[in-house]
Amino acid sequence: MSAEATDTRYVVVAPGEGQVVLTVVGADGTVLESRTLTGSGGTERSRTDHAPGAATDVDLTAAVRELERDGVRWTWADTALTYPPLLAAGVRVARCHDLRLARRILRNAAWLAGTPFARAAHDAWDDPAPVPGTTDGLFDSAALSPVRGPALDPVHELQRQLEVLRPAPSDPSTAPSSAPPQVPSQVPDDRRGRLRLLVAAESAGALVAAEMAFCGLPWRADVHDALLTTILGPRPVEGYRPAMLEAKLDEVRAALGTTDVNPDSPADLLRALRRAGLPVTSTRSWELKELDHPAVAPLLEYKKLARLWTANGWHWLDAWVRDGRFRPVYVVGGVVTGRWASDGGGALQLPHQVRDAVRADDGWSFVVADAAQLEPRILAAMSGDPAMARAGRAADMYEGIVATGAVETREHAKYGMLGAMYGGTQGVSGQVLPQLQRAFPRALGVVEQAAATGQRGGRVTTWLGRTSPPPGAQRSAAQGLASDPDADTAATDRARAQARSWGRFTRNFVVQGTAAEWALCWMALLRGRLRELGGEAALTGSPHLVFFLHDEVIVHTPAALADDVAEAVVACAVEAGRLLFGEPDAVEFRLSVARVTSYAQAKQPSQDGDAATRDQGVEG
DNA sequence: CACGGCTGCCAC
DNA sequence: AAACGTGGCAGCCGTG
Repeated sequence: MSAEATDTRYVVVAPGEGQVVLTVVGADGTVLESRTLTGSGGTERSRTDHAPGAATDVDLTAAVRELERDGVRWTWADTALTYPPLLAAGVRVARCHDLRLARRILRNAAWLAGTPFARAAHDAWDDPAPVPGTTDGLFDSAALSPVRGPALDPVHELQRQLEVLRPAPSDPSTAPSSAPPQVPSQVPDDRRGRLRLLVAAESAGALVAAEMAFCGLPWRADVHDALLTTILGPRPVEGYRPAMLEAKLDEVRAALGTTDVNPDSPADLLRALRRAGLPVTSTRSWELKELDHPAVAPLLEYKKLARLWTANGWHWLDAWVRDGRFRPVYVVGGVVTGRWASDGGGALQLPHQVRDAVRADDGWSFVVADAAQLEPRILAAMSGDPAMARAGRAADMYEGIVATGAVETREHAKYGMLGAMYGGTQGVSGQVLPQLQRAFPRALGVVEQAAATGQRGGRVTTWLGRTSPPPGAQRSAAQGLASDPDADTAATDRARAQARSWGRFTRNFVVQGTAAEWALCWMALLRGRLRELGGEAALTGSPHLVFFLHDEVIVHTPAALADDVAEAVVACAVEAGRLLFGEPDAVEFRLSVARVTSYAQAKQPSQDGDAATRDQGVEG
C-alpha cells in the first residue's frame, strides 16, 4: 500500500464501444504510453452480462496479467464494476486507484477547500456509480452511463486528482521531477500525504470488497437449517408460523386473556398489553423486561424467535446462500464516516445465533481477528494524549484506564469512554465524564472540540482527512428560526436539540471515521501478506479474506497456514498503527485472534457486557 | 398495489 | 449501564 512512491505508474482503464484504451500515466500525471485493445475475433463474449464501465467485448485479462508484473496501479472509474470480471477470469491485481471513491473523498475534503479541484463545477464523476448488472432494455444503464460518454475521461480525472494530491515542490521529500504545474494552494504537504494514504486505503478496500464477494463467506446451509429446526421447529408451510412461535404465542394470548392479538403489530400488541393492565408505552423488549407479568416471558421469547425467523430464517437462506457461500454486497465508503455499508443480506448484522453455520471447508480453518477496544485506542493515538496512550498500551485498555487511577472500575472506564465518544450524558457515562476529562484532557478535548464544531454547524475531519458532511438544510433552517426573536419556544428547543444532535454526530465522526481508516489500512496490509503466503495459488486456493465488520476480519485459510495467517494479522495491526500515527507505537493496537473452524467458536458476547475475561490474542 | 414512514431489533 | 454514535432490514400501516 505504498501510497507515497513517486515512481508509481498508473494504468488507466477506459472502456469504450468495442474497445478498451489502456493509458500509462506517471505519478506526475504525464501520459507515458497508451494502447487500444479491441475485441479480438473468436473470443467475443455475449453482452448479456454487460455492466457499465466493465470491459465487456474486449478481453482485458492478458493485458492485465502482463502489466501487473510491473507493479502498476490500476486506475478505473469503479472497482466494483471492472474488477469482478477480471476475478472471474482468474486475474488479481495488487493495487488500484478507484477514481470515483477518490473523487468523493477529495471533493468533500475540507483540507482542499479553495483549490480549483474543490471549486470546479459538479460533473458526472460526482454522481453515484452506476449499479452493476442493471441492463434491461429501456433502462439500460450502460447506455445511460456517463462513464462511457466522452465527457468522462478517466485519464483527465486521474491527472486532476494527482495534481491536487501532489506534494508541493518545496517539500524536500519530493523527487526533483520536472516542474509540475503549480499548484492549488497552501495545503500543507502533511495533509496531502494523509489524503494520499486515505485514497490508497479506500481503493484497496474496494479490491478487498470485490474479492470477498467473489470468494463468498463459507456457509453450511445444512447446519443453518438444523439450527433453525432446533430453535423454531420444522420449516413451516408458506404462510404459517413455525411451531415454536405458535406455542409461545398461545402462552402470550392466554396470559393476556385475548385470542386474536397480532404480536407482529406494535400498535395491536400495545393495546392488548394495556387492556391487560400493563403500564407500557411501547412494546420494546427492554421496557417489557421491567414488568412482572406472566405474558412477559413468553412474549420476549416470541420476539426473539420471530426475529430469527424473519431476518435469518429459511427465506434468508434461500435468498442469500448458494453453493455453500454467503455473498453479500459490500458498499465501500457507504457510511459517511468511511465505514462500509452493505446492500442486501444483512452482512453487517449477522446474529451470533446463526454464526455456527459459518464453517471452514474441510482441511481449512478460519482466523478470526477483532481489534480490542479499537475506538478508545484510536482516540488515544489521534489526540496524542500521553496518559491515555499509556492506558492504550495495556492488553485491555479499559483496565489500563483503571490503572491510571482515573476511574474505579473497568465498567466505569468502558461506559465513560463510550459516552465520551457517543455524546452520552446520562447515568454512569455522565457521572465519570469529569474524571476522564481531568485525567485525559487532550483526548477528551478532541471529542469535545469536534462536538462543539458540529453544534456550531461546522465540519470536522478524521485523521486522514475524510470530512463530515455539511449540516442538512433542515438543520440550518431550524437554526435560522432559533435566532429569530419571534420564533416560538418549541421551535427554538427543536433547533437546539438538532444542533446538539449534530454535535453528537461530529463528535463520533472523528473517532469512528479514524477507526475505519485504521481498519482499512489493516486489511489492505493483510491482503498483501496473504497474497505472499499463498504464493502462486489462486485466490480461492490460498488464504483469503472472507468477512470484514468494522473492526473484525475473518480469513479462510488452509489449516496448515493458519498459524502464519494469525501472525500476519497481528503484524499488520501493528503496521497499520505505524502507517497512520508514526513509528513510536505510542498506542498498541491489540487484537483477539482465534483459530477456529466455526465462526461461533470465536468470541461470544457475554451476558454481563463485555467480558474482561476474553483472551487477548497471540501477540501476548 | 407501490411507496415511504415508523417501530423494533440486529451488528459494530 | 442506559436509551448516547453509525448502519440494515422485516413487517406493519397509512397514503396516493
